[in-house]
Amino acid sequence: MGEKSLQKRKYILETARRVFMEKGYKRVTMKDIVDACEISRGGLYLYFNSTADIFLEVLKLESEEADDVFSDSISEDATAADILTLFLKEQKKELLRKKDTLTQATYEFYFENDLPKKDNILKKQFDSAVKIIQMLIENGVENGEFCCEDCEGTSRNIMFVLEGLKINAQTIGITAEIVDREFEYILTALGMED
Amino acid sequence: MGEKSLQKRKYILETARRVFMEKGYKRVTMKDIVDACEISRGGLYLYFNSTADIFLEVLKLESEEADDVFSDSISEDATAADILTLFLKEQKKELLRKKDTLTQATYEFYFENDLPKKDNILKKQFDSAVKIIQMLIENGVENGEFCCEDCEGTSRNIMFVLEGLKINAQTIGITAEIVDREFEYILTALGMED
Amino acid sequence: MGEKSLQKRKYILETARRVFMEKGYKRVTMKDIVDACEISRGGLYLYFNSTADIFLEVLKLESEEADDVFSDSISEDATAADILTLFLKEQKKELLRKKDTLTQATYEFYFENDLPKKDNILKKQFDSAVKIIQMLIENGVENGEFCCEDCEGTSRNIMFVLEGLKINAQTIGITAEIVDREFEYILTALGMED
Amino acid sequence: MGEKSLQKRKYILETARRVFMEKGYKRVTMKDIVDACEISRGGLYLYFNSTADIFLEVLKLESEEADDVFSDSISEDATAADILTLFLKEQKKELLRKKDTLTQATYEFYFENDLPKKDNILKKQFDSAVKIIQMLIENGVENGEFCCEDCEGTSRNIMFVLEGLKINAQTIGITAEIVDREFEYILTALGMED
DNA sequence: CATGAATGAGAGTTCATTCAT
DNA sequence: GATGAATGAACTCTCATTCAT
Repeated sequence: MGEKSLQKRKYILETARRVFMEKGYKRVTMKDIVDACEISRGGLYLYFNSTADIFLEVLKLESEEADDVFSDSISEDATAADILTLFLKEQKKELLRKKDTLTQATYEFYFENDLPKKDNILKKQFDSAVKIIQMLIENGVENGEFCCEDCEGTSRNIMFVLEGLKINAQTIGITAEIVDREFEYILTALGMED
Repeated sequence: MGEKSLQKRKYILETARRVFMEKGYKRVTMKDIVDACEISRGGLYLYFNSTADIFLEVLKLESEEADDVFSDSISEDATAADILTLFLKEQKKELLRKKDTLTQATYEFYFENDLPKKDNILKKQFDSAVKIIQMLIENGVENGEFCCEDCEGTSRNIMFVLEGLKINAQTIGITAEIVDREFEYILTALGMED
Repeated sequence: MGEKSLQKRKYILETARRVFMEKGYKRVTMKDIVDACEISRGGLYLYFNSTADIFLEVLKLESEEADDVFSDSISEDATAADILTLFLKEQKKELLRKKDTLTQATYEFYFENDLPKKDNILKKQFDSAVKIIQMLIENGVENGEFCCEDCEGTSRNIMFVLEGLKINAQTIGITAEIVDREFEYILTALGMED
Repeated sequence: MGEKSLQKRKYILETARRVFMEKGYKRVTMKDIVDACEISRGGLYLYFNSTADIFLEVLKLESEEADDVFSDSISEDATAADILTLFLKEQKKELLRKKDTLTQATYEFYFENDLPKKDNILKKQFDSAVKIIQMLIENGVENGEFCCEDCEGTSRNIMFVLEGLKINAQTIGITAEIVDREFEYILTALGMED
């Protein structure tokens, strides 16, 4: 595949990404993507064979970018509390966006495709996030910023709460107040008061 | 609608419920339900107009039963700790079942049907569960069973963790160990050690 | 399937039969049959799932009718020579029709569907025809109508020649003269002169 | 067309020939040939406009080679019986190969393309084969090897039997025994016993 | 009330063919 | 000459929905 093809491939993935954000995963058809990309029916099949195929690639791109974002925020010389606060702020933004998020599409995708146990991007992201938060907390404890007896447990707890907020955001809906309240509870447990 | 019709209606809902448990929400077609019920295509339309229609009714039945179950466990004269433990045990069972649950179908349904804000069964269930747990914890605190500074916050935290576990169970998969670990973390925070 | 459905099924098969005679097997699409039957796309699928499905049924009907024809000509009290002559006359008619025959479609069908060894209608027809001709010849020999040393061999030879004529009729084309010449050769070998 | 082009053209035809042997005629697409030749889509169109175009050329090459083979076997100084036996042996090999033969593809091609009456390669091959066999038999009769009253009729009969065997090989399937039996019948009629 | 045959819109997919490079 | 990306027509198949009986 030449240079040009690679660009088109990327263009399709980016366009498809927007479609998935709008409509979720299951409701998206090859035709939807064809229309959004303004290419021909057959043209799309030169690059991808199914919506599953496309979505998986979108997810890969997404997770690469996610990694970048993470490392960005960490590279700065900030206190653990700063970083955690920043992280939660980002999460809040994401949570309140609801649409314009791949969250719903991702869930639908994993519902449908009975877990590719190995190579499960979602799981990797979850586990890696737990570890990063754990490190962060441990760091904060050493610096006397946080007080916490079970850092690993706490970081897992935080991640599950985030997951809970995420799914509720997509189903019953959440407000900024709800998010704030949960985050405050977490920070309070860490001995932070704002 | 006559007595007979009501029975048929109920029969359809019960059968459809099983279909939704097996296949989720989106993959289920009117034909699937017709086949499972062994009735005629047209017959089904006499009672329901769409799978959305049917699923909503299934959900209503479900929530009624859920209330019953709750009141059952509470009616017994047990300590708060007992009841909470029992409740978590039930939740664990449900979490590990994965299939044979309406969880996935419910999520899919709410993804699709842009939140009927009012009359949102899922929200009611969540809020009511938070309240019950809160009462339970407050009770336990009074009895000296638990120690907890922010009972409402804690009960919300518990429910969000449960939601997080639920969605993870359906997407990346969870094990009994993972559930146990989270529940222990929660109980430890309440001052319970096992 | 009700009485009416059975009639429609038969109607489809008869119509499809004409389509296969016109276009062969491979060139026929479900749409062709839908159009010829003047029914809806989905309607056809209520009865048959593929052109292969339909063609197989057409073939079954055909072979049943073929059996009938055979028994008809035999039931009359005619000499072996009469019957053989009649049989060859029928074959000639069939051979010269070219179109308006399922021959080509049948060949194409068997090319495509790597022989259902068991239940192979074509094979059964061939073998049964060999036997009938053999009986006929043996009968003729007893009556002094024919002279033949290897009745089985001769009847097989006749059938293979017929097959050869059939395929040539569909590929390079044959004329009445060619058929006559072959049939005369066969009859001469049997000691018949006309 | 330059020297180089001619070579490429030949390369394509040889490669396509293998494809047709594997898949028959109708199932072969331009893409199949492009892939097998490992050339570009557009490249193929510089030489041929359709699979029909290509197959016709393959057939021409084939028939030229066929002539060569024939003359080879005749050039040797062997008795008529030897040559006939050799010829039948070759035919048997060909018949039992089934796949790895252009037979099926050729039939399919002639089914589809309503006989180019003039310039019909298949017909020429058939007629020429009849003549050669006739010469052979006449030769054998003169030498006292064969006894035969109607040499032309017999040779035609042989060719039609061969055609019959060929089409049966491709449809209902044949075995070595069946071929042997037919050939013995033919040879016995010629007064040869083995 | 109940049936199930029938409809037609629409999704997925493949391929011959073209054309800018 | 040669490439291969792009097009769009055509085919298969599925379903929600209707309607005569």
